[in-house]
Amino acid sequence: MPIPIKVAADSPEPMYHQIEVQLRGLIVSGQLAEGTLLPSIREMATDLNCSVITIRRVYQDLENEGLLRTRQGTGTFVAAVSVQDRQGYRTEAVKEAVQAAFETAKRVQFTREEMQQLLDETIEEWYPAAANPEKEDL
Amino acid sequence: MPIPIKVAADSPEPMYHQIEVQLRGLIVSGQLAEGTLLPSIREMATDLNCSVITIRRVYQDLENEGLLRTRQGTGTFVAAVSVQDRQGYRTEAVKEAVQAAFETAKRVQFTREEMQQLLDETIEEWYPAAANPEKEDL
Amino acid sequence: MPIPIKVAADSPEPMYHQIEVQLRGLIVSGQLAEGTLLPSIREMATDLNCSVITIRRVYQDLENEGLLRTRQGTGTFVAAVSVQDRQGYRTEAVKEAVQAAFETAKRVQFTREEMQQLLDETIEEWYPAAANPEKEDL
Amino acid sequence: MPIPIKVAADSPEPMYHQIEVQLRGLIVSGQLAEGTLLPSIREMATDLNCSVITIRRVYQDLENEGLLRTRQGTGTFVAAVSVQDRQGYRTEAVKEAVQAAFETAKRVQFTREEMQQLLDETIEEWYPAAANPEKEDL
DNA sequence: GTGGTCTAGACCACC
DNA sequence: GTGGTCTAGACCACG
Repeated sequence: MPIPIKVAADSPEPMYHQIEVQLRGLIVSGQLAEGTLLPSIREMATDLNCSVITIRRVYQDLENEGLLRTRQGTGTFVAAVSVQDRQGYRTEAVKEAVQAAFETAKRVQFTREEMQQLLDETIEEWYPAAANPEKEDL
Repeated sequence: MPIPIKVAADSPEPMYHQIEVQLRGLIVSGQLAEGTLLPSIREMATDLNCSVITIRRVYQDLENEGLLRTRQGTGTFVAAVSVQDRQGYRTEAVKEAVQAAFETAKRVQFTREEMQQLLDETIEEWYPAAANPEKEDL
Repeated sequence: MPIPIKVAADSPEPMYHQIEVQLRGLIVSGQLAEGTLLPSIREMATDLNCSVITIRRVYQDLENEGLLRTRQGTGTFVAAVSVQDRQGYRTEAVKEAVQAAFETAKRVQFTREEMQQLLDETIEEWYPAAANPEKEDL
Repeated sequence: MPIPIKVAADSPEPMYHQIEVQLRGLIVSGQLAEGTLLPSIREMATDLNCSVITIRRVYQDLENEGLLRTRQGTGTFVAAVSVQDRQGYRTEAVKEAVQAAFETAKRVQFTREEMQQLLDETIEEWYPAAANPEKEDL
C-alpha cells in the first residue's frame, strides 16, 4: 500500500480537501520523510480513482504551503520542513478540532461533567486500554 | 438582545449554516423554550445583516428537522421536542465533533499522552476549575 | 473598459500568470479600490476570451495572497490590504525586475556607463520629458 | 573552475534555461573566446549535476543561434561571431530586461521620481561608486 | 516518463 | 445570478 489515503466520493467534503488533509497528516507526522518521491499525479489519480486535475490541485496546494516541492519532468517530493514547523502543523490541526468540539459542547450547554465523561470514553475508544486503565478525571 | 446569534460574513462557512448551528443549539439546549415565537424572517435578516433568502432557508431547514413550526400568517415557533430527542440532538452534535478531533489526532499520530494533556488543558480553559463541581444546567 | 487587462494568447507566458500580474498591479497600485466588486469569473472569462477555469485560478491565487476576498454566491471583491502591505507589494515587484535587469547587465559585462546611459534613455522614453529635462547622471 | 555557471535546482526556472542564459552571457561578453572548446556534454552534466539531456539541449539551442559549433567526434566550440552580432546580443538582452522593469513600474504606477531613485540606488549597489569612472571592460 | 497549462462543459452550493 | 468542484481529454515543456 504505497500511500494510505482513502477518499469518500459521496462525502459532501470535496475530494481534494479530503486528500489534502490526509497527505498533510502523513507529512507533518513524519510518516512521509523529507525527500520522499510521491507517486506521479497520474498514478495517484488512478489509485484514488479521481481526475489528475484533482491530484494536481492537491500537490499544488501543499506546495504553496511549503510541504511539497515539485520539479517539472522530475516529480513531486516531500519538502524540507523545520522540526518546529512540523510540530506547529501537527498540534495546530488537533487543537483546532478540539476547540471546535468544545464550542459545540458549550453551545448546547454541556456541563463539565458531561464533557469530561464523553472525552474519557472516547479516549479509551481511540487509544484502547493502557495496562492500568486508571481514571484520572477530577 | 432578542436572539444571541453571530455570523461572520467573511468566514468560509456559509452563512445559512452558521445560523442553523447556533439556532439549533439554542433550541435543543432549552435556551429557546417550546412555543417561543421567533423573529420574523425580515426582522432576523435585518438583525443578522443578511438576505431574507438565507433566513428563509434556515427556518425551513429547522422546520424540516422538526425543531420549528410555521403557522401561516402568525409566525415561526419553537416546536415541541421530546426530552429524548432533545438529549439525542445535544449529545449527537458534540459526539460528532469529538470524534472528528480524535480522527485528526490519530492522523498526525498524537500519542494518548499528548491528547490527554491537550484535552485536560482545554477543559480547564472552557470550564474553569470549580473547587466543587456545580451543575450549571438550565 | 471595465478592467483594463490584456492577454497575449501566443505568449509563452501562461495566460493565468499574465492576468495575475496585471490584476495584482491594479490592486496594489490602488487603481482597484478596496471593496470593489470584480467581474464574475464567467464575465471576465468572456472578456478576456479564455476559460472560466483560468479566471477562477487567477482569482483563487490572488485570494491566497490575501488581495481578493470571495464569497460564494456573491462575488469576488478587492480585499482590505494594509497600506504597508500595499507599498511592500508595489516596490517589491519593481525591485525584483530592476535587479533582474542588472543581473543581465553584469552577465554580459555592461559597464556602469553603458548601463547608466541605457537607463537614462529608457526613463526618458517611459516618463517623457519633464519641463527641464536635465541629465543628472554622475 | 572551468565554466563558471551555477544552477539552482529548486528554482522554478528550468535548468536548461538557466544554463543557456549564463553560457550565452559568457560567449557574447567575450569571456569565452571564439574557438574555445567547451567541456563535453557528459563532463558538463556531471559538473552541473544535471542530466546529459539537459546539456545536450543547451548546446543545441546555442548552436541553432549560431553561438556554438559542433564538430563530429571533436567537440563543441565557441563559434565565430561578428563584433556587430556580439554587440547586438549584448545590448538586446539588457534592453529587454530594462524594458520589463519599466513595464512593471508603470503597472504599479511608479512615479518618475520613485523609479529614478530606485535606479540610482541600484546602480550604486551593482557598480559601486568609483571616484573616477574607470572602464572595467574585458 | 514527469509536471504545467488550458479547454469545454457539467453539476452543485449559496444568495 | 454568483462561486466551488470535478471530469475527460488535450497539448506543451522538461529531464
